[in-house]
Amino acid sequence: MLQISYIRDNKENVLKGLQKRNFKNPEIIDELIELDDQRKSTQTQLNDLQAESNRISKEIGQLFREGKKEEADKLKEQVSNSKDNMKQLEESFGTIEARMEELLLTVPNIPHSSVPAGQNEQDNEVFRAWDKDLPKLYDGAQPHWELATKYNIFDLELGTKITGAGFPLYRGKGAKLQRSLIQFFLDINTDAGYEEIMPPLLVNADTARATGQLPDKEGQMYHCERDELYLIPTAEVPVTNIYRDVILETNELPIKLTGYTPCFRREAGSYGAHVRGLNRVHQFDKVEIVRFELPENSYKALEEMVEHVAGILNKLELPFRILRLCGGDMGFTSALTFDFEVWSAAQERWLEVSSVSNFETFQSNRMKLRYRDENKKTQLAHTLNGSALALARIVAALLENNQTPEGIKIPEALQRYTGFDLIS
RNA sequence: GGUGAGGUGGGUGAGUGGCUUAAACCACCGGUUUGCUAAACCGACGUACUGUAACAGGUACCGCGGGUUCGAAUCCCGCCCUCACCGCCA
Repeated sequence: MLQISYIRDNKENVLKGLQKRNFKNPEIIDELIELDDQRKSTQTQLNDLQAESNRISKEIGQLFREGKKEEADKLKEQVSNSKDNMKQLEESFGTIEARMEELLLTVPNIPHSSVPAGQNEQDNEVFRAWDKDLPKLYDGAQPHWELATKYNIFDLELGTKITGAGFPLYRGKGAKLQRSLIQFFLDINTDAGYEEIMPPLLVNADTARATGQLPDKEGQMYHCERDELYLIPTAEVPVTNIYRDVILETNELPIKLTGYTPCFRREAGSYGAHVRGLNRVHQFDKVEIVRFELPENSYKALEEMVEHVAGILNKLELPFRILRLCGGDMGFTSALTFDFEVWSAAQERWLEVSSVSNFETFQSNRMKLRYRDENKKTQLAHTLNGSALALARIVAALLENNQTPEGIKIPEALQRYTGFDLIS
């Protein structure tokens, strides 16, 4: 959520940024500023009345102590009269604030200056292309969902039986491969200075709101109505919320966290060839990295995170490219996002496996995550996160790209985790 | 799930309707003193909004939300959470 003060001070910039995102209702910026004017004048009036009534109330107390009951009663009447007025002002103040909140929630983050204009994924900029050869498969190579059956490593139909479509069941070497990848990712992340977190997988509404899942993406989350809890769509939600309503000292920053969690996403309405196998599922495993930074350092941190993720993919020997998302394709809360896509050789398409973003103060404003600057004033910190990495599609690409007539080869870096070098 | 006790600033903790501007102590910060450290003393010490050129000033906030009252940390109602014991349980 943007701060109203930021919108006021940078109106032109905000409008330009929204245009880059193809934001459909730029007029609400003017409406917000107008509402803010009303809010201020209402508050000033209200505060004056409250101050007056506080003053008189104190006088009444004084008079009672002195036993001057009659004079006190007179003053009582005086205060009673202004009560209606105050009540009315309070009500309109509340209405104005609620309306502002409602509008502010619909305004997306302002894109960074490097974000290209564009409508959709077609317009994303290839930030780093894959400049080596793409793997060539032998005749008879298969997409991962067929390999799954051939080697009995995961079973979508069993998942469907137990739960429903999109809940894969991994078994044997497939299950071990999952566990190995998780451990491999966590080890790399902690070696790079990220503290490992194992958070709750269900969160309350306050938490979901702070990172922007509510109300923007309400339909995306599974919801336990009886207990009013949500299943997390990503570790970003519980991990980032560790610092909700916290004021940090400057020297506590940066904070680097990593966490493995299963992720649950309803992905309503997506069926078809594009989403076969592990390409899009309702439950998948992901290791996330999250950072809290001083504003002046956050873009350097973003670069570091991009290099970090690229390093992991290199270790797995997977062909990948990096995209800089255009204004139209970027997430609601992000100021700059790099997507990582790995090459899926049997499907002959790129699969998104990581998304690394700087949210600047968009999340921290909603979360009230602040730090004290050198003048002891509180400032919003910057938040960033990225997948390092999301498993299901990595697995899909690994299985497809590494298949040979003898079986599926495990990348060398992973072998000490799996304990085997071939799935056959 | 049942019963009971609680929730006050960074921490401990006082406060049963107005002399509270939330006491006191501790911690942190600034200063005085000092060769240095410590101690002692003095001062400042929350968040948000508002306001100002900047100060000043104003309002709200004592778990959260309502209510009573001229006036609520204090009284009333609802909810949340913590702790203890009981029940259930990996």
